[in-house]
Amino acid sequence: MLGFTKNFSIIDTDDQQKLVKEAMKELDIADSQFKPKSVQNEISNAKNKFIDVEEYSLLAGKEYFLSVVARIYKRYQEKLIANNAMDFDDILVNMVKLLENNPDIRELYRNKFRYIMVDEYQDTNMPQYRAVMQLASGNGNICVVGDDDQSIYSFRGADVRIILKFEKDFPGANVIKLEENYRSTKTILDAANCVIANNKKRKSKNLRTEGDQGEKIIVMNADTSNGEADFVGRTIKMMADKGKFKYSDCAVLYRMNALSRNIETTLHNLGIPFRVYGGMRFYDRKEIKDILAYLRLINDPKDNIAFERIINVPKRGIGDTTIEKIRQYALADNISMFECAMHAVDYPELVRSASKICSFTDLINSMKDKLRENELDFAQFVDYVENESGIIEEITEQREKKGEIIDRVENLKELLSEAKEYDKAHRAEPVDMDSLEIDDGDGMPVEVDDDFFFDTATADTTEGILGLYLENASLFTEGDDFDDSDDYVKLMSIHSAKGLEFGAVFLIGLEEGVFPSYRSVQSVEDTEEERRLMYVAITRAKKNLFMVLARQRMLFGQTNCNQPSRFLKEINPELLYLMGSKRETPKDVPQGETNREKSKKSIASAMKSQFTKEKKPAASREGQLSPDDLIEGLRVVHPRFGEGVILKVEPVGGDALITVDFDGMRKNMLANAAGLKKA
DNA sequence: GTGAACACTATTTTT
DNA sequence: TAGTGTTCAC
Repeated sequence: MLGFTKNFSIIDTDDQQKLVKEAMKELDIADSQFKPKSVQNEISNAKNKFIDVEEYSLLAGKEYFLSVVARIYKRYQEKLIANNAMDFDDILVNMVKLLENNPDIRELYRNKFRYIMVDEYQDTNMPQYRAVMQLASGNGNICVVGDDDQSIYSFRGADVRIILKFEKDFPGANVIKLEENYRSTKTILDAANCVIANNKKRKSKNLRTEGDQGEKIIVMNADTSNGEADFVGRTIKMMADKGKFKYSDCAVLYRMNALSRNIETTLHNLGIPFRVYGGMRFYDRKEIKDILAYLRLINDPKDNIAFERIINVPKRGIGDTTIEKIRQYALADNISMFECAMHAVDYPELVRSASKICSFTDLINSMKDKLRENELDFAQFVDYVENESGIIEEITEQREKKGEIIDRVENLKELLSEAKEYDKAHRAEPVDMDSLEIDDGDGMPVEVDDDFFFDTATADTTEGILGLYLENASLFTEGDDFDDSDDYVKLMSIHSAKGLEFGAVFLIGLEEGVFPSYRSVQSVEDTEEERRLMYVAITRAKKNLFMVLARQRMLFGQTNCNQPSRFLKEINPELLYLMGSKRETPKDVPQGETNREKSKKSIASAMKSQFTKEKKPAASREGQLSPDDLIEGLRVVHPRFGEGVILKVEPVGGDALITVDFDGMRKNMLANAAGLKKA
């Protein structure tokens, strides 16, 4: 119906790009002129708008770029079919096609899912929307939850208008506004409201809470990105030591994954346990993808993508030219590359490397035999593949030779333990008759079992389990398994933090160009999306929020001095407690566009004037006063400012914010970092 | 076919 | 900066 067999594979963004590149090469299109990435983007956008190859080339007409993309799109799609593979967009689009074009299938699922609930509906894209419409328009038993202020996925096709027109799609829908918030303190909500109020395009709404006012939001203006990390690390440690928060209550959130590195190093040095979510995913790692490719090829010899990935991994002396020839022959004879490789001796141009090639196909075939013997459980089989393939050996050698820091063997072991669990969860008793029959009305009984819907499918052989595993492998993410039994700080992008909440949240990198990202400030729409992202970020915090920025930041190999994020200036200063170094006016600031933000001027200058000139705390901690010792009126000595009197003490996160008068000069500081001694 | 040395360049967010 | 692509000697 769609041109795929049941065991189609799902390719990830990496493989997708490889296919695009291949297609371009075959069509003799230089990738210097057309960047594979933008082509890939263009194709993805087209798919999300349900524009297929034919329609696309019609629409492209004579327009140069589009017509070239049209050719690549066509070839790319052919390659997908040849590989029996779908990309991420196809999974959704094809599902919709299936539902829209086949009344029997639609009925089947409508019967299956009588009541539909969609969460985060504001981040629905077109294919998802159409799928929902197909399933729900029968009986109208649908409930969606969403917040247009939290729409942050427009870059992948999410369309806020979908949630806004829900009432039109389902007339008579009952709309319930949920404006009372049970998560955050009043201060945090107020700050979030301040920010989001600056967006023009939104349904008006104001979060409120019956809860406490809570503590002020601490804004830390650090000198450098290292200072930023230092502040975050020390504050977390201090809060944990005081018992105010467990490590697992703390999260560090950032706009770009690249920002996590500094924090990781610092947390590591301070001995604070942490875990990074997102970024380079477990399943994106080379060694993991290699092993998965072995498994895929064993499972399905037609998987050319897997074949090409591993035919020379580890090195077998089979180079690009040989692979290219195999590809050509396979294409010409309409067989898979693996099949072609098996008969390498029959192809004149492959004879020379035939022995190498065949030792590879023999290896795969012997692995397949091993699998069929069914003597190993899934984990044992993966272990066998890891060793037999020679990948473990190669990695170990490389590690010794290059002195690599990351332990990639460790990752492979991790894969084993995952395989073990997968086996446990999906191994069936030999007989499994737990399926039900549904008559779809056309007299064709369709067999469906619950397992099919809920990933509880089971198999009684290791081969079967492998098949099940691979069906989902490209969709796995490690981020799902929040393990609250272990106590560690969580690091993740704001996008991944959506829907989660933490006692204490550190937002880092709050500078123009970082957040909002420099790519977004050109257009109003994008800037508003960044603002929604900030809104999401702020509202992740339950009790304490720390907003951190660095005057100087090393990013992408360059040191930049950026202005504080415009979003900071949008927050009522009364909600903030400012600390850190005063911003000097650097000569090398790229663009000062935000300086003259009209109405925000007073707030901005209020904020600036409160930045103190405090430097990093002195190393000596001897005789230092702890926050508990500090009381108003106490005379203290500061390492840099000398003698002063404490005017105000405000407990915050196990530490205390204090205001000290040094001979008429007032300074705000965090007690623990200030290094105060008794006068 | 391999690996080292060098040059180049693109830097958001994710299923 | 780091990851990728190119060139060259073996």
